[in-house]
Amino acid sequence: MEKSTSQQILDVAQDMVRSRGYSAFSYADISERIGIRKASIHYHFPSKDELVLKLVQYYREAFSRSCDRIVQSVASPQQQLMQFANLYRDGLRQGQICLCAMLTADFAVLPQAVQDEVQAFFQQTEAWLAALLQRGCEAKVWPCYPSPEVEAKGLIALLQGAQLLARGVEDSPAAFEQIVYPFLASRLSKA
Amino acid sequence: MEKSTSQQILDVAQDMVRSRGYSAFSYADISERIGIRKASIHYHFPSKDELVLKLVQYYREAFSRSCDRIVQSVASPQQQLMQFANLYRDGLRQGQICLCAMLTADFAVLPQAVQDEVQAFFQQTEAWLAALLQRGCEAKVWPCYPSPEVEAKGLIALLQGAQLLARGVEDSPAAFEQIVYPFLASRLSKA
DNA sequence: GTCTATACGAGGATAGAC
DNA sequence: GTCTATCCTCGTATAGAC
Repeated sequence: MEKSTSQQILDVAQDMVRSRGYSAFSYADISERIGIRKASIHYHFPSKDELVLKLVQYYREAFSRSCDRIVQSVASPQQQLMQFANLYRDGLRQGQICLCAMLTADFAVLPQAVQDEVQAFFQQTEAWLAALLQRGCEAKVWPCYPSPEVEAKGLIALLQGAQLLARGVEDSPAAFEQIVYPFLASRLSKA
Repeated sequence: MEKSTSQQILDVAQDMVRSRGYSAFSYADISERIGIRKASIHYHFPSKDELVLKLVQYYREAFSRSCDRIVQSVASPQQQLMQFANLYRDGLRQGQICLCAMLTADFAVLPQAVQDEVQAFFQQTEAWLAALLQRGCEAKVWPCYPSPEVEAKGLIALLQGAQLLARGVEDSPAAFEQIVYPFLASRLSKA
């Protein structure tokens, strides 16, 4: 079964926003990559703002499913935390930053609805990660810090900052690991 | 004494890139803000790329001077580290991200010369921070980690990620502190 | 659903007068 | 140094034929 045109548009658009940012991609870029005219894209997504809004909603759901898959596995909390970090690392293989991380840079020029959706993404991801940290604390696999929520925010900041920093280098995934793993280790080595 | 036009242009441009990013600011924006015609800006900076290149060079020097000021103070290593972190916090008062942090998001669309300058900024900043971490280790005010260089990269990633994350919130500087300070504390509390 | 054609403004840049 | 005038391209978006 073929992918629908609107799905192709979303895929290409996501790829472009995650590598270049919101302001630096256009309908013309998408049109070239999927072999369709600019005007046809407007049939599926009347305006760029609506396209990007759908993009973030779609991304949030997909990311959420990835997190669910991690939780539902039989892996230890340590392994789950590692898997979570590797979600970020793996995007780097194609120079892809977390969509919402990229959009925090473009935040000032985003329409309100997109800003809200980006904020919702972070709230959701922080809550998920805080819950994981809490489980690890209860299972005594790592120390209990005063606030899993704050801890989660910090880890997400680290992961996103590391993604952005690592892009300048030849082997980005390796650079990412070099930055992130020591930080994780210091929180996980008390197993 | 009045500020020169080219200095005004640089100031406004820096402000705009730090809040909106590379792709989302234009000569027209600058022209409006300083009350001059678009064409006149081209007299001082023939192309946008040259303007941004100067911008990053200028920023790197200014940031370097800020770091020197911290080093040359009589403050303890802990205080110096805090002052360094607060350089990032203070920009947030006007919604300003570190120029080079912002440009890592736009990295894929930057001209090579600007990419190189951004990389040089990080190399320089990492070296400076690694040296500070090393001094603190030698002075026994915090534990000696295997690699001050890697440690420095991680802290910079955290600071930049925290800057970007904090922007979505009402009180950004407070949100930044909430994320960053606990991480610093865990590395400084061994005083 | 996709096309052609087109409108309209924005963005970067240059020429030449003052 | 700054202006007006202008050029050209790109980006978003719409109308209407197929």
